[in-house]
Amino acid sequence: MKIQDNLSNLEQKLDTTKKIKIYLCGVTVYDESHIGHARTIIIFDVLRKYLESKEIEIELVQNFTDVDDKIINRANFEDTTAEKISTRYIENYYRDFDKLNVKRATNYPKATEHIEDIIKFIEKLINNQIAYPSKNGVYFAVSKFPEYGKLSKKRIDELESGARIEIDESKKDPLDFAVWKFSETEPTWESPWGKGRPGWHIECSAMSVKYLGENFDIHGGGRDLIFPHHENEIAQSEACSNSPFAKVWMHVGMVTINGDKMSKSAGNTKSIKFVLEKWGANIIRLFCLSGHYSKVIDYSEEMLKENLIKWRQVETCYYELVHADSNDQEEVIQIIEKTGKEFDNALEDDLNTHLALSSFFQLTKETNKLAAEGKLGKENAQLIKKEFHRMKNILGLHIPEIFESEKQEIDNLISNREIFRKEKKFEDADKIRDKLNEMNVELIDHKEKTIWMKKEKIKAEN
RNA sequence: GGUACUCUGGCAGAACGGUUAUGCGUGAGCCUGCAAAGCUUAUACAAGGGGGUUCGACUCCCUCGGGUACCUCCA
Repeated sequence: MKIQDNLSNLEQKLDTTKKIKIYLCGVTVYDESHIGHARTIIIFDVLRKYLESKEIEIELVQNFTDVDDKIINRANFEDTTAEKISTRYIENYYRDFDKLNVKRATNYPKATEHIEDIIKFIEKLINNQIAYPSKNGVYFAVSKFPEYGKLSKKRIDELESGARIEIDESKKDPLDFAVWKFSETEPTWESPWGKGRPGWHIECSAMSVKYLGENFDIHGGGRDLIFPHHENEIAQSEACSNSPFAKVWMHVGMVTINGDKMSKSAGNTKSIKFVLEKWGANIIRLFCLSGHYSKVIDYSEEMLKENLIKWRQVETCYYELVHADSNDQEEVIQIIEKTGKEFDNALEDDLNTHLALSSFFQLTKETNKLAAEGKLGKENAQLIKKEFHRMKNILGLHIPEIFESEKQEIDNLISNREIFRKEKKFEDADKIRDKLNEMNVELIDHKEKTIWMKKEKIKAEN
């Protein structure tokens, strides 16, 4: 599998002969997660599910930043503690992402639970004479790390000439950034240099090395983290270990909304909670996978609606497969192999999810076509189903289970309707259809039989 | 201002130095008691502008222009 590495700007082959270790920068837990967070995490979820489907072992570590000025501000605003804020939003994170059908990471380390590791990390940096204590905290000396700027392709001299960098007299150089901030107000921890809390970037350096070692396979996050967050992580980690940090840097593009940036200040964020209620997990996932991960995607009602239509086709396909019972008349192996291979090739090539989706839709279309012609037999359906499920699971799509009791009721109603139809009592027949619709069950009348599908309930259709 | 990414048909969005992407939409039709869903078929002869390399460029190079992100917290 090839992944475009943003550090070298080259495609790098993943070594899939051994376990793949991934560190993903997660969220700062001070508010609801939004659709932008969802995209990044869903992309890595698909990467992971694909590799795991090939029986490659994955270790995915994703942090929660639970100490940060924004959390503290929020706590002050609500007159509560930072811990309560972060606990609340971590719970909400799990609530949202479980619903989005994201497989839980191997580990979700929190900054506040790794203060010891962070302090040890800073001690090393000081020993290596690349960090220094000062009046307001401990700072990383950017000038001592000559490769600073290699990820974001920035030049130190250009950054220094930039007027927007805050002047802090206690820094030796305006570019230096805090690895430890002195503070008397909670949350604080004791350190050899004074009471305070860790700087933003240091937790990821300390926790990634703890769980994944000094160099691991993939480091990921949103595009907006390239600078300064990931640039600073590289500086800290490599200055500490004197060896290369992550092998591949993978960044997920932003989600805009009707062409504009999604941001708290503009008040145009769409929380996952909101979008889940309106559209459901499958449509969000299809939407997030609809473009290449490195590019911007634009959130709009039209795009979500388009993905809803696609999702209905997938559901139809699934139920056609479930209900298939005619005789096998067609050779289906070829189409299964073709779409399956194209699907894999697309993902192998820098996780081209849009192209993979094309293959998946092609399989569903071929299946629906056979069904429409009454040529979908039981055995073929079994063969297709296997591939259908494989793709569906890698994409993380989910079709709700039908309970046996429910199934019986539906079948009974349908046979009653059939009787009415045969007797040309169409009003009675339509009443049954309406009743089934209320149960979110949609009927599909084929030439010889009626099949049904249970639709996912979403607000957008009301 | 700097850096990175990007600019493909009404919309979304790939691949590829020369061949139909695909999907949505739209038109027509099939199926149906009617719908819905599904299917069939038609439709877009597209590549931001201008140069260049080439037998040939959407694909490579240059340049101009638009967009997005980052340069301050951000997935």
